[in-house]
Amino acid sequence: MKSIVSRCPIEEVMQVLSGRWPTLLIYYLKQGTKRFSDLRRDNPTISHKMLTLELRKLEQAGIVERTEFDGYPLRVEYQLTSAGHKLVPLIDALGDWWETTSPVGEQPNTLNAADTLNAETGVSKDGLSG
Amino acid sequence: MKSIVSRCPIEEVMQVLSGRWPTLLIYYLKQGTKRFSDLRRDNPTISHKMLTLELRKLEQAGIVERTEFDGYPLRVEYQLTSAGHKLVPLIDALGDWWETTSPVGEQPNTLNAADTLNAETGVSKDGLSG
DNA sequence: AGTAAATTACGCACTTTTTTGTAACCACGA
DNA sequence: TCGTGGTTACAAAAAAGTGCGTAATTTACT
Repeated sequence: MKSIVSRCPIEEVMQVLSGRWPTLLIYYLKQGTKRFSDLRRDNPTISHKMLTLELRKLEQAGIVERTEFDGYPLRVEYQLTSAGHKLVPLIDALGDWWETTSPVGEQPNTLNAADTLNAETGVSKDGLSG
Repeated sequence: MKSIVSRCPIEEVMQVLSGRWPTLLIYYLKQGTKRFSDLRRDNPTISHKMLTLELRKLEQAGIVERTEFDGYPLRVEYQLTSAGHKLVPLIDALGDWWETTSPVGEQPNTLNAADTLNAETGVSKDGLSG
């Protein structure tokens, strides 16, 4: 497992939160305690392996707590730590920024990706602005 | 170029901010206008390909503005948009959370190492120790 | 004076590295 | 045999690194 080496706190958080899953998992975990299989149901496209990997990472970052119960079949529960809970509003703020402030996030409907494709065909936007 | 398709604002921002470079570039750009070569100097380990790619992504996300000047050698300047500037405190908040709230971020490595040995709960620092 | 080289910000093709997916296996009791 | 949560080995895919080419002008050298 890769260790965090960077001295810059922003670089370090991003090392944990980067990628598709961390924020999604946090999102689902803020609803309460979840089991491994719950999280897979919440997000059907994550692979078995990825889920364990991401949960481990979140655990090591002190965002998620893992509780293992004796008995069979094996039962494991995941929940946000208090630090993890404090992280939630910060992530929400990013989502909010995207929706309300970012010019990309506000796009009303499906024409988001399509026109950027046209725009990159060679016509620079520099000439238009002014 | 991959388009953003997800409906979830958090997923979408993370698609833009994920990885090593986006937040770093934003960090340097908040200091003011930078040229391509400035950003390479600021961060010597990024390859020219990555830098262009990441700048494009930031541009498409409306975080960074690219200005091309005529003349030779070619001159291009990058700066944060107003939306980009509004993003800065949110990213800083994450870094702050890491330092002050996350149990991993506040590793007191400047103190005597003997103390931290006892304080170690379950979080492994493997790789960090010389 | 003539030619070569450097300059800046890339694009493109190719290679290497990293990440992720897939599938099989483990433990055990119902 | 199924189900749970997890590990491992191997394969596929994605991301990133490398090096070359490009533009028009200046500088460097002969």
